[in-house]
Amino acid sequence: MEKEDALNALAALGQETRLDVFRLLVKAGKEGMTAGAVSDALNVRPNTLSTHLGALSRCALVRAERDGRSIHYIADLATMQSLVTFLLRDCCGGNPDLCAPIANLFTTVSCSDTKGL
Amino acid sequence: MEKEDALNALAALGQETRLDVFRLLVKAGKEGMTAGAVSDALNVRPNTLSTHLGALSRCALVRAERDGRSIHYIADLATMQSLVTFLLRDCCGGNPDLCAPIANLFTTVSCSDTKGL
DNA sequence: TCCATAATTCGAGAATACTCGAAATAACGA
DNA sequence: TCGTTATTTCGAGTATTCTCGAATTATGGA
Repeated sequence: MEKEDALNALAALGQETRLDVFRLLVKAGKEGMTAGAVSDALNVRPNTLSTHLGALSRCALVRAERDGRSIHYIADLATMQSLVTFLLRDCCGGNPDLCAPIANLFTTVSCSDTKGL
Repeated sequence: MEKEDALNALAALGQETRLDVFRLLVKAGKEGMTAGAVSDALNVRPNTLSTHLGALSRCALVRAERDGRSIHYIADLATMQSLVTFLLRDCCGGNPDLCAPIANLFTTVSCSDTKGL
């Protein structure tokens, strides 16, 4: 992940409604939730939520899948993991090899093997 | 870490200058850098930088240590790690035990054992 | 004490972001 | 085709954030 992508992702998550949306979708798992369901759950107006979902989509923290009239939004933990790796890059005295593999465990060992995200 | 703390930290890092500052301090290691050195390195005016350093300090991503006339700023990776843990909480279908211990490895195993952060 | 250096605080202007109501688009079923 | 539901786009108003010059505080040395 490049700096600009990380910056966009961090800015996206640094806003209360969007952080709530992302965490809700993380909990919802691979099925995700429709925009309407998120709107109801968080009590955010549909048009406002749509703006936020657009922001999360643009930086790939979330992806959209249309299903009939509804659109399911699903958290993309691979992006989350890239972000984490980026943030901890050079955290061990400029030797990223020490931290990066551990960051990979988030998805490769734990999450994807248990619930498939 | 609580949601509000995570939100503040994410908002702090979601701004280019502050992200640059934080990453620079991560690379600088436990010695940190003086405000002036950061100002020179990133080409940001001292008063503007001071505002950003204040923002990073307020959410504990950075801590300050005065040394004579200078003030050293040091990245606090423990906060970073708490943030990561918070973001990935419930990423394994509501079973945080699967992910949280792995998040802990960032500091307990890798970083603190090698350079003491 | 007086001066120089290091950093912060203050106040204001410009730019950006958030939210909303209204209108538009997309998909389904009768 | 028409109506209904789900979601997005548009435009504007309000609020927040960023940056800056100027002034202020803090420290150390002559």
